[in-house]
Amino acid sequence: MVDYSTSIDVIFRALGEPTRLRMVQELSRGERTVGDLAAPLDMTLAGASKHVGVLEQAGLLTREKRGRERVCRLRSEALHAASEWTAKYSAFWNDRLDALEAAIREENDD
Amino acid sequence: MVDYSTSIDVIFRALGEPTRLRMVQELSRGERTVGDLAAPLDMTLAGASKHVGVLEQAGLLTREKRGRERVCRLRSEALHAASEWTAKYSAFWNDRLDALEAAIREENDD
DNA sequence: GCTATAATCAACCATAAGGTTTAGTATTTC
DNA sequence: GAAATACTAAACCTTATGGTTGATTATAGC
Repeated sequence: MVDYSTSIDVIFRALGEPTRLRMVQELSRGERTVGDLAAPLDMTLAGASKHVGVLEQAGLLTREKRGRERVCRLRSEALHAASEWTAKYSAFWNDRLDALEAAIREENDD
Repeated sequence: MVDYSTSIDVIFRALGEPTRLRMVQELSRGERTVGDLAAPLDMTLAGASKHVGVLEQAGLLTREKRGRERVCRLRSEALHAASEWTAKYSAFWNDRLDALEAAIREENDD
C-alpha cells in the first residue's frame, strides 16, 4: 500500500536527484518498465528499482505488475501538487509589489 | 558570485529539505535576516547559515549585507522555473488522454 | 576602546543516500 | 521441467548531508 497524500518536501526530494528527474522525464513520454528506465542510465536494475521505489513513495508514479515486468506510469497528482506549491510561492513577489504600490497610492491620497 | 542559472534538480534538492522548505515559506512573507530564519527552527545560527547558503546556491534567495546582519530575500525566478517544469510534466497525462481521444475519433471516422 | 551581537568558516561527527553485489522469487520460453 | 528474464530484497560500502562546536570577522552600542 502506498501513501498518495505525500507531503510536498518528499516530492521535491524525490525530484532533486538527477537520475530520478531523468526517469520522470522519460516517463512523461509514456509508460516504461523498470528495465526500460534502467537501460539508458548506466546503472544496475537493482539501483534503478530503488529509485523507482523512491518515486513511488513520493506518489510520482505507480508500479503495476504485468507478467514478469513492472510497468511504471507517471501520476500527475503529485506533479500537480508541486506545481501548485511553486506557483503559489513564486507569485509572492508580484503580490508584494502590488501591496507596495497600493500602500504608496494610499499614502499619496492622504 | 552566485550562479543564477541553476539547473532544475538543484532547485528541487534545495526545496526537498523540510527545514529549507520552511525557510522559503517564511521568506515568502517578507525579507528575513539569517537570525530571523534560525529562531523558530531550534537550530544554531551556523546551521541555519548553511541552509541559507544552499538556498542561495540554488538561486532561491539573495543575501544582502546590511550592517552586521544579512538580509535574505526570496527570488521568484528559481521558483518560477520549478513551477514551469512541474506544470509541464504534470500536463503530460491530459495530453496523452487528448491524443488517445483524438486517435479513437480518427479510427471511428474510417 | 571594550563588549555584545550577527554571521561565517573550518573541523568534525552521525546518519542518510546512492550505488554495488549476491541471492531469491515469479514468470516466460523452449 | 530447465533455463533465461525481470525484478526485488538484503547486506554492504562510500560519499553526501545535516547538524554541532569553537574560532574568527565585522558591526553596533555604551
